[in-house]
Amino acid sequence: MKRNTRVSTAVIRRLPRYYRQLSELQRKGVIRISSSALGKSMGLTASQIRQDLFCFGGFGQQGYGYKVDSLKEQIGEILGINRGHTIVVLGAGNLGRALIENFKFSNNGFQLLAAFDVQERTVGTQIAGVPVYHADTLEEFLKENPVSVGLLTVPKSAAQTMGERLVAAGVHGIWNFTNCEIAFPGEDVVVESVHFSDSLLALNYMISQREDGQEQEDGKDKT
Amino acid sequence: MKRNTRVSTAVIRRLPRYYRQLSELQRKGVIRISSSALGKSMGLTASQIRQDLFCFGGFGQQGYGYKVDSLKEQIGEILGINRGHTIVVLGAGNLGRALIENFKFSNNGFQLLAAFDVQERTVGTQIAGVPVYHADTLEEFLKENPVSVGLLTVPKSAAQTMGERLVAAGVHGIWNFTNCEIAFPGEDVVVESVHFSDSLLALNYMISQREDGQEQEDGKDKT
DNA sequence: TAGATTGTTAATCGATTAACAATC
DNA sequence: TAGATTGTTAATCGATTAACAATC
Repeated sequence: MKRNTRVSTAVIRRLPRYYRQLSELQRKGVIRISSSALGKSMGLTASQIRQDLFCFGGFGQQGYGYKVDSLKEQIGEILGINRGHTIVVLGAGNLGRALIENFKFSNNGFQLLAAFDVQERTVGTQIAGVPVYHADTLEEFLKENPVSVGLLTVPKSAAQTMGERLVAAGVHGIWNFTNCEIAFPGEDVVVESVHFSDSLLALNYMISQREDGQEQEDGKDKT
Repeated sequence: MKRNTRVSTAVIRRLPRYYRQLSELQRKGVIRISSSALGKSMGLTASQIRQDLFCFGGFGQQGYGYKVDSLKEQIGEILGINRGHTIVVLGAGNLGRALIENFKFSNNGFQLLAAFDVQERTVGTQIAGVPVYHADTLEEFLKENPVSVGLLTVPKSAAQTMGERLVAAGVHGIWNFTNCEIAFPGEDVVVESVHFSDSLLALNYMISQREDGQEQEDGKDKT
């Protein structure tokens, strides 16, 4: 029944959206949902949803649809929610602090263990209960505590070096919030980047296109 | 020469990456680059780069390649860097504050005009030179100042309503940092979302896959 | 049972890659 | 000129959509 012959990145990127939408439905008390209803609510076709889920096995019941609770649970399982992953934050500046204080790491399957910084002012303190250690002690900490992912919110200039230190110490995932590309050729590590800049530029393109369309319409109106 | 017959989102998402890479090359003093060299540095094929640029016109010289400066400039133009767009921040909490203080809006073609919040403590203050007004005065402000994009860092519960107020007041772009889907059916507005959670879940999936592969290899070794 | 909806294969569509003439 | 590299069309590949038998 299970397929799983190399799941495409397009599918992987949709899994978290399914998970989010199913959580929302669960919250609303919805018990079952069909692929067509789920598709409509997410702007996807029923076919695509069934095809996506087909990558991992049969989660539904013919003639009935999908049970919201169990589908959510199973997608969570696929995503790795219950694997006991751990994470540390590198760079407790503005953004690092904001993420530590507001982002629900545990909702996404991660236990936040610690933060690291070089500022004398912040080292030794706690942010929302999370201890901030000096970056010099990173390797020491990683030796004692198995860490799955390092979250990079350090300055651009320190990103690559800090990443290399993490990878050298056995971290296999990097969540990169610095506005630069980092790479570790030959290393067995997954890099996932959040590029604010790319996102805003894409938005800039889209609203600019919209404006141009507007102009054309204006032109049409005048003739 | 110019094509531009509906540029696919795949291309649109690559444009900011080109722009970023070209800026980096410019910084390093590189004058010219071929599609194959640019491709290699970004993990794309030369074909893809030429095909992408072909959507917008001929920016290169045969037998020579592309001039870094002018290609960067032209991609910037396509993205809308020089259109005098403006932006306001809704929600001056931790994340909003971090973005106001650290994110270079002007590098992406936006002038940051103001922030809005409801906290008595922050209303009336400035963050990195940006005034914080009370959210009640949003409509008043938008009447006086043309705003292209509203950046949403409000709590999840306020996201949709705040978005609707922006759209009603004539804002055509929403940069959504809340962890929920917002939609404005029938409205002429572009929504670009940054979902931290989706990103971390995708990373979770990828490192979990890696671990499973590891296990299999371990198994193989033992037999 | 009849109706609904999935699981799964086949068809279509779109995006990426390859090829090569044009030309700097 | 010869060599290099683009612009652009054609071929391939992969992802989405359609179709429908299986079955709840």
